[in-house]
Amino acid sequence: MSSSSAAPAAKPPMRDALVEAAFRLFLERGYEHTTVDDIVALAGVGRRSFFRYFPSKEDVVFPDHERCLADMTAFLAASGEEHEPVRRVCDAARMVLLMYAENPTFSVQRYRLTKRVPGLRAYELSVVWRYERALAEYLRGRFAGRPDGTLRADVVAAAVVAAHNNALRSWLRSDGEGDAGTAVDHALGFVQRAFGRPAQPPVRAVHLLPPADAAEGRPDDVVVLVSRRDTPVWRVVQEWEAALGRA
Amino acid sequence: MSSSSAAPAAKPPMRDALVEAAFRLFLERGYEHTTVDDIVALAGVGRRSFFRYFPSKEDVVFPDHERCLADMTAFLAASGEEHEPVRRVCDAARMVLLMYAENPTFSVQRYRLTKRVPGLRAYELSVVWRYERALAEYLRGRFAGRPDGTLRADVVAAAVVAAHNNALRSWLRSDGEGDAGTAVDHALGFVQRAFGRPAQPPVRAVHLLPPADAAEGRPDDVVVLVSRRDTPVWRVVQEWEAALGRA
DNA sequence: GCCTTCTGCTGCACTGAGTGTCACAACGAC
DNA sequence: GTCGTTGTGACACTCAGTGCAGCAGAAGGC
Repeated sequence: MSSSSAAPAAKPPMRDALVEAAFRLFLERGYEHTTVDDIVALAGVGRRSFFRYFPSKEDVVFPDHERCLADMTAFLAASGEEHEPVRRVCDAARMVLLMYAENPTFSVQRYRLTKRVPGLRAYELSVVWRYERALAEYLRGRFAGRPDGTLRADVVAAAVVAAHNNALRSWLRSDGEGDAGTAVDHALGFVQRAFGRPAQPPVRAVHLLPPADAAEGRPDDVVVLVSRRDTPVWRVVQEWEAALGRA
Repeated sequence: MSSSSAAPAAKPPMRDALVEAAFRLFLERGYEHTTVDDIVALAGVGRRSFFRYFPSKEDVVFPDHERCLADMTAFLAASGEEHEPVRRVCDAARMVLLMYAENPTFSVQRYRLTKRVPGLRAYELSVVWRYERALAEYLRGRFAGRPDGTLRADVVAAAVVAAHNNALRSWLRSDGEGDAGTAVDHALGFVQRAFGRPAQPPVRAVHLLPPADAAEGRPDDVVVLVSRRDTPVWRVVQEWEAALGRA
């Protein structure tokens, strides 16, 4: 499909042949009932060559994550101070989705495989963990100096990964139907709303009223306290107590 | 040390002997340079018995996680509707800390081991993942019906685990000095403030500003706090601090 | 043309984790 | 005593992963 002329990177076809042969056998007789010898026999190459391209049998299932992780790391490293940190890691997470969306049928097949085989699930966890660490390291740098900088960085990174995977998996479960991008945007928006409070927020939260209780009834139950921002806390408490009539 | 009389559960000492022998060798010559044959030779048992007690070589490094996971699952299963969900999973996460704190020196040794050996790191990830899934499954049940129920469940579970591990690891890095409980409470408090808004929150709105005339003044200077009358004072202070971005 | 060197591939032997199977000993029930 | 059960050990086997040596072919100097 792509242009075959003027390709700058002449990638070894053996690697692709191994992936091809491996997935054919995995889908046919299962991952655990396929040996590396079976794969290399089908691909017509030597057994030693397999481990030249893939450090382990699991790696052949995730042939493109190494590149994607490198891309994400480069993306984050190239970020400047002008980017809002949480938004930035959300954008970085979207790169993973793009990789999955590049080849939907392959991604769906791999998803079914990893769902069934415990060993592959474990391997996938270590892959996801490396993405999460990349996000967390970036955030740690951006949150350096804040009171709970590393804590916030780790939690936000974990939340972003969880949200991304939630949307990604539901897309994979639906066999790649529907728009994955929209689902991931929605999920990441959820995280951004939870954590994306800027350091010095120009505009704050939206006002919510108790929906049910207030409707049916007694406005006396609601207290509204207006104060200047720089009011000390003890004054706020004092005013609060006074408003309740507790003096 | 413990009472030897009237012990209801007569646990096989062989399991403990294997853990003992394994860690002695792991610390002496490293995890990867210790074979299962070495372990069983030191413990004076047959090789086959090792795999009777531990499904894999990695399992001997985490001998008590299976029990802890079962305890956590039971704890969550026994939870009623009266418990606030996010608080409940935070309490569940604290059970893991308790297990680590039961035997600090062992936990610190294991931490150093898992930090160095990639294979053990990967295995630990799969253990942590099972905890996270237990929390997420519970939250999915509690959030069922909410618009983004499963998304919120997954994200909160990931955030709780990340916060817990952040505090736990910094405690382990300090060789088990200091109070781990306080650190974990602080970390989990961070997550609870981010997500713990209950379904019928005692404090509804936090911080807002006049929408129209915001342009001319400095809206940030004014804080409006709306709350139910019966809200405890400490919650008000908490929300006040949070609204000011002091977390 | 020939000869080097380097690179990528193959075959082979080896280690070590994990499994299936059978045999054997200790134990309690009857 | 004989049964069945349970825990244990010994052996053989599969298969992932590694180290090493050899070999073909391409690139380059002469």
